[in-house]
Amino acid sequence: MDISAIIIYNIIIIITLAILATKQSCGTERIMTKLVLLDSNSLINRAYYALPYLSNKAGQPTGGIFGYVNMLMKIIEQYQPTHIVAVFDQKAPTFRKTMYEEYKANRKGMPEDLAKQMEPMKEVLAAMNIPVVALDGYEADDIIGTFAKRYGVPTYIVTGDRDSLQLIDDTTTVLLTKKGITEIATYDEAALAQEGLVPSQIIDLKSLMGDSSDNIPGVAGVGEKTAKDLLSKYGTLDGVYEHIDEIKGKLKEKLETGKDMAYLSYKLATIDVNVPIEFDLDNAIVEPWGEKVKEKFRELEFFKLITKIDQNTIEENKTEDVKTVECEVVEITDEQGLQTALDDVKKYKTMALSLAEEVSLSASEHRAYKIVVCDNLLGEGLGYGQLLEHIKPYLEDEEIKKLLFDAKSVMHALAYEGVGLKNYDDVLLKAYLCNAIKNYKNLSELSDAYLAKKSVESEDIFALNGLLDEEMKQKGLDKLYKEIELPLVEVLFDMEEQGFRVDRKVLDRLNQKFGEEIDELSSQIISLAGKSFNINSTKQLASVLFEDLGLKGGKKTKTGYSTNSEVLEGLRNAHPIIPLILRYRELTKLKSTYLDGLIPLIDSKGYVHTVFKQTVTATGRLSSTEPNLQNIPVRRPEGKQIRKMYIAGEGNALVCADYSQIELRLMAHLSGDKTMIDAFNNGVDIHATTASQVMGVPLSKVDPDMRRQAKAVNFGIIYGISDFGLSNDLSIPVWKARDFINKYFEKYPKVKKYTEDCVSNASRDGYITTMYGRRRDIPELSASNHNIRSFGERIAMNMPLQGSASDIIKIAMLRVYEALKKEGLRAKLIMQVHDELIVDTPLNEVEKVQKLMKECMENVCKLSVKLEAEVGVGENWLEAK
DNA sequence: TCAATCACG
DNA sequence: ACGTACGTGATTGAG
Repeated sequence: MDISAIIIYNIIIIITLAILATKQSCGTERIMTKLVLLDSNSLINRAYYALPYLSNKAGQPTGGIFGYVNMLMKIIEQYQPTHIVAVFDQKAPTFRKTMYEEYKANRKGMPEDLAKQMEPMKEVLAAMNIPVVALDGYEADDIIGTFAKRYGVPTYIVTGDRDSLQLIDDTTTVLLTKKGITEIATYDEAALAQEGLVPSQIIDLKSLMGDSSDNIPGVAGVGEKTAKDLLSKYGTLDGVYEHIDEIKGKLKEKLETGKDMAYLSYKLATIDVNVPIEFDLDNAIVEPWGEKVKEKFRELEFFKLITKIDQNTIEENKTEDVKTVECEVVEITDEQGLQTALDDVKKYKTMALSLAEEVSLSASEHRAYKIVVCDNLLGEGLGYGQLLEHIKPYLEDEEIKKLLFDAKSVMHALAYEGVGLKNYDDVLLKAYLCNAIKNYKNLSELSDAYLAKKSVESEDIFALNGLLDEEMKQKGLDKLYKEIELPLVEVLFDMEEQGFRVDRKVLDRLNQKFGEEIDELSSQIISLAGKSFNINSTKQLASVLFEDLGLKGGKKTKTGYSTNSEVLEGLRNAHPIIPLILRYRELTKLKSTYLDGLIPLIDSKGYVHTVFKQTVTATGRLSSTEPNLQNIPVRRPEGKQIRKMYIAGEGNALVCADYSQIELRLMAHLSGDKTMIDAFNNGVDIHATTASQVMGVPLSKVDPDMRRQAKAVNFGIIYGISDFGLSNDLSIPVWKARDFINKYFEKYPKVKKYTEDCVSNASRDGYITTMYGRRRDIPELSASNHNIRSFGERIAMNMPLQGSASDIIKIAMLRVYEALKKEGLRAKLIMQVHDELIVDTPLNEVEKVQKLMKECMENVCKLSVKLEAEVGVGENWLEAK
């Protein structure tokens, strides 16, 4: 083959490919019409009966509309129609309706609560730009049939009525709602054939068996089975009567008597596909739902559906943004390049910055500067220090807004180089407030979720920031962000940087002491067991206890026998090895986690610097890591020793203040229960009071065990009470726990009401909020699994308490931080443990700080019960508490 | 990486 | 009939 031949050959291939490509693109770009016809009366009717009674605050019943809209959203999601028409029956009498009245009187009028929903339903559809079609003298069925046959486009009829199955053909599919409205069965010719029928036979079938819901009489005494049998033999109604002589006995009689009825039914069941109605299909083109729809939903209080629309919008935006925003990426390797970037920043007064794997900076979403950072002097690019030196004035400039992901960690990175940070926004924090149950670990995860792209260029932060601002506004979170969470970043940063001083001597002494005892215990355990094994391995331990030693262990299982302390405690007296194991467990836990684990985290000055996570918990609490200083032991004597290691700074004391019963107080306030409010305002022992109330004895007769039980009930209330949970905790029968709960709710009726309201509101909305508007979605509430749903209910009861308490202590932290600063004190806030704050305080400031903390904490907000904070001072954490 | 355990509020 | 208390993080062993 010579060269020209090769060229020609290649040209041919290219041309062929080009033609194929053109065809391909034509094929995919031509929009396939997909028409959805909604049998609206049928659907809203089904929805009305399928759902419990729903109404909005104004008393407008909404159940039917809710079900209809829900189903519509499902259809849109699943079938992505290009056109939708909502068809309604018209009130005016029709030929078929007149006949109804003649032959069947059992048609109940539409219930008033349903009738009241028809107009609003049409308004909702109008807001969705879905045309509402109805015609005097015709039923929805007829119009639907006419449209289905007229346009010849792929058509989906959505209905709860089997009547419409007769309309099925090669372009028409029927989506039949089942079991209320939650499920949809798809019927096409094949699906119908499975039932042994062709579409036209639906009419024959109905004329024989009738349909009480549609008031079609049929032949008396002929049901579905007989009717199907007949049709399988004779094909049609006419066929049946043509061969009437072949039929014997009672059935023949019935058919003969019912012949008129059968033919009348045939007319009734036949859908008119030639309705004289003008309709331009272009009017039915699907349009995205806008603010109008949301407004309607707000009116009807379909908050869950608003969230759903927003999520869909966000998803749509994903692809749009990827396509529409064009971004130029400029690589920066020297100071001159950096200067052009900073000129941009100066111009836009904004700077998005990402310090992840790559350093990326942008001033608008149209241009990102990727900065090549070199870690040695020889490499090409800017040095890290050199870079920050140049950016520093902009980072510290109050006038320039910095857009960041995880501002606190950026702040640490900058502080390390002596650079400050002013005027920043944090997209991670915003994303957390919008969706507290998600955990975005880095910028690419977040941009993947919102923008459907994984690149981590800083310009993405602009788009994210915009979307999140909008979402926060819609979810009412802007104030929480601006006034609590964002300002808290600096406070937490400062606490982390400050650190908590550790007494190394105490640590080493304890480590030695625990180590010696552990050694002794382990050798005793091994000798009692009669063989060497790893006591830390639950698997091996279980086998030693329950097989070798033959202890009656079957108590608990999951992936084997449980050996947790609850089980072991129950076996304490069963074998001398058990108490040793319990002691071993206790000491190894303390040693490995709180002593050995701590050592590598202590800095050169003897301080540990925890990292507070502001965006991980679902309730709004902080969490603490590396080390976790929020779970330092305190309950048992050995643990208390560990607490002694945490000490005040040189020449300082620790001032510690904790809220007393904040969650129960919030329950009293939020529920408005008089008895509980009074109890708190009279300053009584709340657990003892509860014991006296629930057990019906005078306060003076409450013994410690009764108090203990009442305390457990109070905790149960906070956690979202369940009889099983309480019975487990108190080791009492479920019925007794049930009885406690009932008594409790009798004495605190508003608490009962409140918990119920939490659950019903959350079920309605799909989320629940705290006093300050913090929000937690509870998808568990719509689970079909009972356990999961119950879990959702407990979350709904717990979140307003735990979450509001978190809001309150966060505000207290801001106030304490500000007050210390304003008073010019050297004392520093260093710790928060959910309801407790610790300030490392120079001795001469102790008194002031005590007062200041109590003031700040108790006056966060005015509730119907007093917020009380108990303050203590000491040179170590144990003493101060 | 997951399950079990246990430390805290 | 179902089978769990709410919220975290660190360590360990096992797959």
